Amino acid sequence: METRTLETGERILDAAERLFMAHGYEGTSMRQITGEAGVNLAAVNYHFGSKESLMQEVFRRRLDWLNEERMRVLDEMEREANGQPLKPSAIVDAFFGTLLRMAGDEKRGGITFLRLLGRTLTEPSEFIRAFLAHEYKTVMDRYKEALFRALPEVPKAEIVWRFHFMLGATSYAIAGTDALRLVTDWQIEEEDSTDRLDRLVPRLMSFLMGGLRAPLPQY
Amino acid sequence: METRTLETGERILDAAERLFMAHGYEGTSMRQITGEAGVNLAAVNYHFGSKESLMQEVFRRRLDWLNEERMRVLDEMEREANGQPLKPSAIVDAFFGTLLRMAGDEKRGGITFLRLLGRTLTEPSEFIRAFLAHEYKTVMDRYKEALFRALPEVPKAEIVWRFHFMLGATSYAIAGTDALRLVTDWQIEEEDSTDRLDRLVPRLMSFLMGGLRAPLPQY
DNA sequence: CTATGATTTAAACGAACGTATGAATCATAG
DNA sequence: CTATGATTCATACGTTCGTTTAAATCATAG
Repeated sequence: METRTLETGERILDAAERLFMAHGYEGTSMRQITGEAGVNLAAVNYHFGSKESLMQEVFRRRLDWLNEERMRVLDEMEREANGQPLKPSAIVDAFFGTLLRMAGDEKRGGITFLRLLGRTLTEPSEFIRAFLAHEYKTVMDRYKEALFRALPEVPKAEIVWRFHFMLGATSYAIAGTDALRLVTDWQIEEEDSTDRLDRLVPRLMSFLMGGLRAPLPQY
Repeated sequence: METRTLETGERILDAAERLFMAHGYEGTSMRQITGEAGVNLAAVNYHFGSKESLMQEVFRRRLDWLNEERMRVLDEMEREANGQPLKPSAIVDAFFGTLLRMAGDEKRGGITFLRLLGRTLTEPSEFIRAFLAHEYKTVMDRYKEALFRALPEVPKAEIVWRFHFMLGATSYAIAGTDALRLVTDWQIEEEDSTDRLDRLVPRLMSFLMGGLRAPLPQY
């Protein structure tokens, strides 16, 4: 008898996370998932009810922690600021930096979940978008408010747009670590993959802050 | 007998473009496509051979023009510059601005194709990525070289990363015009949809240039 | 007109899909 | 030990998938 260190449910979630990341939701079958997890085909429906519920649980397992952490960091920063507006760079780091630093934390899903998240934000499935919207709403509103206060001279609509652009740049930074290598055909010879991740955070952060602080467009 | 203004092949391409945009490649069936196009189920395999070939043709129809236009604009700018390096903003506008201005050109696919492209760049399907890589390689190399020359003081690796970030921001700007509205839950009350598109180009361009010119990160 | 090749059509193919079922097996409490 | 509920198992259900086939229809040249 083999030593089964992980519960069936966890094994399924891990396999589903990796396969959804690699092939998308529609492109991944229940038989692939249960095959990779080493469990019976019926196990998904027994433990999660359906494929849709499984997908939601894959996200909830990671997003609950991430968004609580984002809230916790923002709470602490605002407490220390004593009512003063926060620095924009601190807000951006709390939101995007917290996300990116998940990539180094293997027990929180690591790079696999981040890639899944990055590509899911542009995916079409209605129920996934609705689920993410609900899951994200509270934390998103808090961060938008913080940015409004931190940048009082910038029109709110402009801030929302730039927040959106930042999401896109970050999503690509994660999801495209290998996806867009084909398209861009770059070689970054001098760095191994762990090095690349460590340097990605400051690199991306510089870019995001540059974009956020850019002169307003004149129409 | 009805007046059929469009050929069968064109009708299929139009339907496939819209449906792939709305539901993704795996999420769209041949029966949906032929149903919306008002043609027989077998027509796709007769005219295009397979679903994969159809997808490639959907992209080729638009990308051929786009990338030729990008080349043409860059050629003309370099001719006028007489060997001098180009302005980074001119290069960025030639690459991303040309793309965005497709959105207003309905006979080039308009906003539908741009959304499809934006979401496909983060999609997983192996054959699509390989196809896009081949389709994009030449124009990508030309623009990278132009940026290297325009920004001689910036390390090439940094330029490539920032080009990548710019792609992500642009992709989200397009694909997420309604996709991420759920997540961000914004209201931009003062603008209708045509207005929004007109203002998107300068808005995004400001953001991209701010990110591209941002101070280099110190490690 | 007739002949010929291109196109469209209805129907079917085998394969893969998500899900459901009932029996077998397991863990645990009494 | 036995009893009970949780879990795993092999198997099958009904649908839908992309693709193929052969006959029907169309367009056009001689």
